[in-house]
Amino acid sequence: MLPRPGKHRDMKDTLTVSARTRVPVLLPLPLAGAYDYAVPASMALRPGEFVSVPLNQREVVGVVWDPPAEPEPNPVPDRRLRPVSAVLPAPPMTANLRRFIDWVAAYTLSPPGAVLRMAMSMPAALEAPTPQAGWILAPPGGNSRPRITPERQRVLDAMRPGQVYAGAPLAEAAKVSLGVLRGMAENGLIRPALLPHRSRFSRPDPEHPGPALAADQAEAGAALRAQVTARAFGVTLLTGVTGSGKTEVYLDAVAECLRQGRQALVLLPEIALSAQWLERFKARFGVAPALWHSEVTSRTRRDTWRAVAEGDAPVVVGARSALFLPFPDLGLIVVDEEHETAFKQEDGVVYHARDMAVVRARLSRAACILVSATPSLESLTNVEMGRYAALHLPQRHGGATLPAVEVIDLRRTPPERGRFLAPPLAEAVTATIERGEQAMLFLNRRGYAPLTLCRHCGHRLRCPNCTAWLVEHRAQRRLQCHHCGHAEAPPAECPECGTANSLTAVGPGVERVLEEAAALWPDARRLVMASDTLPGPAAAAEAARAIQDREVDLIIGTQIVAKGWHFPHLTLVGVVDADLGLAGGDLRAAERTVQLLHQVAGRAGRAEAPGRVLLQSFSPDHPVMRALVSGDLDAFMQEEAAMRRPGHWPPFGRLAALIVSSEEEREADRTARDLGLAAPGGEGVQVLGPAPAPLALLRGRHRRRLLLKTRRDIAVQPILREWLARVPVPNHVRVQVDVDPVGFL
DNA sequence: AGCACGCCGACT
DNA sequence: GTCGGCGTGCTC
Repeated sequence: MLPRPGKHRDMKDTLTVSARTRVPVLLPLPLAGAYDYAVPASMALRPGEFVSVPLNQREVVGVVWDPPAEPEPNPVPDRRLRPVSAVLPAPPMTANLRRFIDWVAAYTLSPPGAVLRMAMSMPAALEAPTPQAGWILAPPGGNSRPRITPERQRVLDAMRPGQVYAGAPLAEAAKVSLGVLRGMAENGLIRPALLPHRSRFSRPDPEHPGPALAADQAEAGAALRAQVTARAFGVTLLTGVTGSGKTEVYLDAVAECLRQGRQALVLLPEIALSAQWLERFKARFGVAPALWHSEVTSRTRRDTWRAVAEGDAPVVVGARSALFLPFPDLGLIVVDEEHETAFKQEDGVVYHARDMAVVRARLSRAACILVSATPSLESLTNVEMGRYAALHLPQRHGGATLPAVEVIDLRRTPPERGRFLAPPLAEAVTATIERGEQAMLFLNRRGYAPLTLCRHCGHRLRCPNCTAWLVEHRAQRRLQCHHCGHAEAPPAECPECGTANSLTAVGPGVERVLEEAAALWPDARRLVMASDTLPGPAAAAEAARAIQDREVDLIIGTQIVAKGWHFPHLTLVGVVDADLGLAGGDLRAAERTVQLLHQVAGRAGRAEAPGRVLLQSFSPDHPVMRALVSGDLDAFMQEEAAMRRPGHWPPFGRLAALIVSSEEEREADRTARDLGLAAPGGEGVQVLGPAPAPLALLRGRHRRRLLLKTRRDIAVQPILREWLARVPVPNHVRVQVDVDPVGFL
C-alpha cells in the first residue's frame, strides 16, 4: 500500500530538514534548560529571535537559543514537538547578551530561564509598537476613482505626499471628523502608517560644555578615554576621596563612548540614584539619561527597553537589573560605589552586579570602570594582581579639605542614663548650630528602639517568624520586624508575665535620637532621613533641596544619607554608634563599617568651611576607628588583606554558601546534616558547617548554612554541582546556593 | 512560573 | 450529592 501523500511529506520533512525544523527556545521560567520546538515551514528563525510558543495550556514568550554544543542525550522525539506559534516583532536578542545569560546561569548555578527572566522584565516591549498610529497619502493610480467630497478634499489638501500624520491633529486641521479619515482609508485614498517614532530619549551631547576639569581629573579622564577608544575589554579601578571629582572623570569616559557611537551603562546602587546625581549628568551632557530601576513604571520600562534595543538610548543609568538590558553595542560600563553591598542581589538569581558587569563588559568587548572612594578588597586585590588598571584622584577640589575625625570614648564620657548623645557630641552640635552651620547625626537604625524588654521578667519581644527582635516605631505606634514585614500594636502588658506598663525601650533608633535632639535643641529645625520617612525619590529630592537651601539645622539619618548627596553647609557629622556594624562574625564587618562611616564622614565640610566628624565608640582602639581617625584606609585594607590571606578567605580564596531551609526544623537539620556528610574534600577544598544560619528563622523557615571554601585556583561550580547531585532534597526543603556570598544572609 | 489533576470539607 | 480548598507535578 502506498503511503498517504500527507504522511509521506511528514516523513520527508522529518528526515531531511529535521536539523532545521527544531529549535531550542529558552523560556523565562526556572526550567533546567531550553525546550525544543518545531519550526513551521513558513518561518525563518535565528537564535535571538523572540517567539511565542505553546507550553502546557498557555502561550509563553521565549527566545530562540543557540543549538547545544553537543547533542542532548535523549531529546524529545520530533513527533512530540509543538510548533512555534509566532515570531514577535522585536529586535532579536544579541549573541553577547545570550552568552551573558548563559554565563551568569552557570556561574550562579541558576536555571538559565531564571536569568533570562531578568532580561525580559518588560513584556509589552515585545509587541509591535502600536500599529496604525497615523495616516499617509496613498500613491495615486488606484483602479477606482473614489468620490471626493469637500471634506475629503480638505483632508487631501492638508496632507503632503510621503508624510505621516497623526489622526486627531489631521482631522482637526481639515475640520472633519475621524470617521472621514476611516472612510478615506476604506476607499484607498489614504493608508495607515506608522508615525516616525519620536524618541523620548534625547541624545546626550559629548561636546556639551560641561564643568572644567582640574589637572588631575583631566589626566585620569584621558586615561579612561584611551581605554574606551581601544574598543577592547579592560577594567580600571577609579578611586579618590569624596569631592575629588570622580563622577566628572568617568562622565568624560561616557562622552568618549558616545563619540565612538557606542552605548554606555552607568550602574549605581539604588539609593545613590539621586536627583543630585542626575543634575550632574545634565550639567555635563545637557540632557537627562535614560533611567532603569525597580520604580520605573511599565510604560517607561517598555519604551526604555525598546530604545536600548534599537540604539536610541545611548546612555542608561540604572540599578543592577540594567545589566540585562539589550544593548546592541555596549562600549562602556561604569559601576559607581563599586564597594556597595547593594549590588549583590540576594533573592531569585543570586548575583553580584559589580562582578557581572565585568563579565558583560568582557563579552561586549567594552571598557569597565569601577569607581569608589572606599574600594572593596576584591577590587584592590585585582589591581594588585595586575588584572585591573588603577587611577587615583588624590585631592578634593573647590578648596575643601578632608574633615577631622575624632573618637568620643563612651566609656570615659558616657551619655546620661537613657540618653545616647555623649556630652562632647552634644556640645559640638550646639556650637555648630549656633554658628549657623548644619549638623548631622548618623545612626544606621530605623525606628525608635531596636529592642523592647519587660523590666519585670526580662522577656524580649520577638518576631514570630524570624530570629529577630521587634523594632518599635513609636510614630506609627507599631512594633515591626525588619526582616519579614510582621507588624503588631505595642502590647499594654508583658505577653509573658502579664505585668502592666513593664515594657521598656532599649537602645536607640533614629526616632529616639530625634526625641533627644528635640529636648536638647528645641529651636533647631530638625529633619529625619530614613527609608521609611522618605517614601520615594521625590521626597528625598525635596529633603535634599531643603537642606541645601538651609531650611534645616540638624539632619538625623540612616544610611540613606551616606551616598550621593552634596550638603554644602554641613560641617559636623556625629556617628551615634560607630560600633554598630562590627558585631556578629561577618567576614567583611570591619571593611563594611570603614566604608560606610568613611562615606558618612565625607558629607562634612565639602565647601569652604572645614568639617568635623565625631565617632561615638566603646572601643576607640579598634582598627576600624583608628583607620577612620588617621584617614589611612590603604593601611587598613592591607591589614584586612593580611588577615584574610593565610586562611584563603576571599578574595584570596573562593566561597560558596548553601542555605538549607524548611518550615520544619527537623527537615532542615536532616538535609543540612546529609549535605555535611556528603561534603566534598581534598586539597584546597574545605566545607564548614552545617550550622544555624545567622538568621536561624526567617519568614517562618528554619535555616541552616554550610560554607564551601576553596583555593582561588579551584572553581566552586563543578564541586557544588556534584555535591548537590549526590544529596536528595526532600519536598518543602529548599537549598539555596550563593556563590561569593557577601554579608551573613 | 502557571495551570492541571487530585483528593477531602461546607454548601444549594 | 456538588463546589472548591491548595498540595504536587509537568511543561519541548
